[in-house]
Amino acid sequence: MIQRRIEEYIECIYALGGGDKLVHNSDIAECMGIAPASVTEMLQKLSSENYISYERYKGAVLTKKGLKIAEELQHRHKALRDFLMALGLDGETSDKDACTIEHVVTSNTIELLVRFVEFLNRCDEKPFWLNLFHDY
Amino acid sequence: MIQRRIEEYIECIYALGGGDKLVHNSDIAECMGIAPASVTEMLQKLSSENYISYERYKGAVLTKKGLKIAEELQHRHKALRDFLMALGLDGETSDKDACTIEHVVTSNTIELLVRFVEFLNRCDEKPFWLNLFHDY
DNA sequence: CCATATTTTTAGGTTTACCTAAAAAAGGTG
DNA sequence: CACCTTTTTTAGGTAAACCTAAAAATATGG
Repeated sequence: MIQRRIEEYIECIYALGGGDKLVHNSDIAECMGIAPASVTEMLQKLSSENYISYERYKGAVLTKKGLKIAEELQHRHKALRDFLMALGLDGETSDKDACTIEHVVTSNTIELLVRFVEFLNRCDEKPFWLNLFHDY
Repeated sequence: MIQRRIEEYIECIYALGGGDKLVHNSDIAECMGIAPASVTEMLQKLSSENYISYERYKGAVLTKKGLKIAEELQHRHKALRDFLMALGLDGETSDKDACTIEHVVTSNTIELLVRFVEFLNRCDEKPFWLNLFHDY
């Protein structure tokens, strides 16, 4: 089972462009709000588990394995965010909650929410019952 | 900020009846799948932070403070579970995901989902569009 | 009510993920 | 290119939450 913290590093590296170029330790450290020394240590771990390819003093790029996870997480994030926003939650909270939920929820639920949002988008112009709910 | 692990202990104690009677360490240990020695240690912590009242060699009962948290968690759990089930997820997965999400989501989102389920229940007998979705 | 069985606690140890401070490498400029 | 600055790494340390094994307290049955 893949750990939450590892997922968060992968996500952060991806967000900084690590899908196709070197990301510096200092940027990861700043992005995650931790000390650079801690990043070095974790990157060594991520590297040993083949999520990134890591060159000392240079930085990190996601491997195919890491990239796949990053994309899955992004998929989850977007699904959750779109869903919460469709229900009427503000963007900021939707984003924040998507960030935490994405690491703990089963794929079943994610796909259900994806289907739900998709379904909403296929409905007639403005799904009237959703308006009913928003006004409720 | 209250830690996730503490919430899980509170939840477990509550589930074992710790709202109004002593719960034994061994039961908590079994329920959480960890060693009794670890439970002792954590109960001392929970006690020092006033979530439980704890008597050595006897067991733990939730304090008012602990009970309030337990009830809030149960509210969250039920909200999430009802919501996922309303969307058509099976009971087991709904329960499992509710268990993880309840610790990480904002109150905003919880209340939104509560309102959504409430809204569904107020709709005409069978919210047709939900059936549409289920068949989608 | 005492001996045995069970439960709980203590002591000491591990892992994970963080920290600071200092050393080493890399990069930038006169 | 040599000096100075910045970045990265290493070394050593901490806190949280777990573990096992052994000691201490409690509970139970003859």
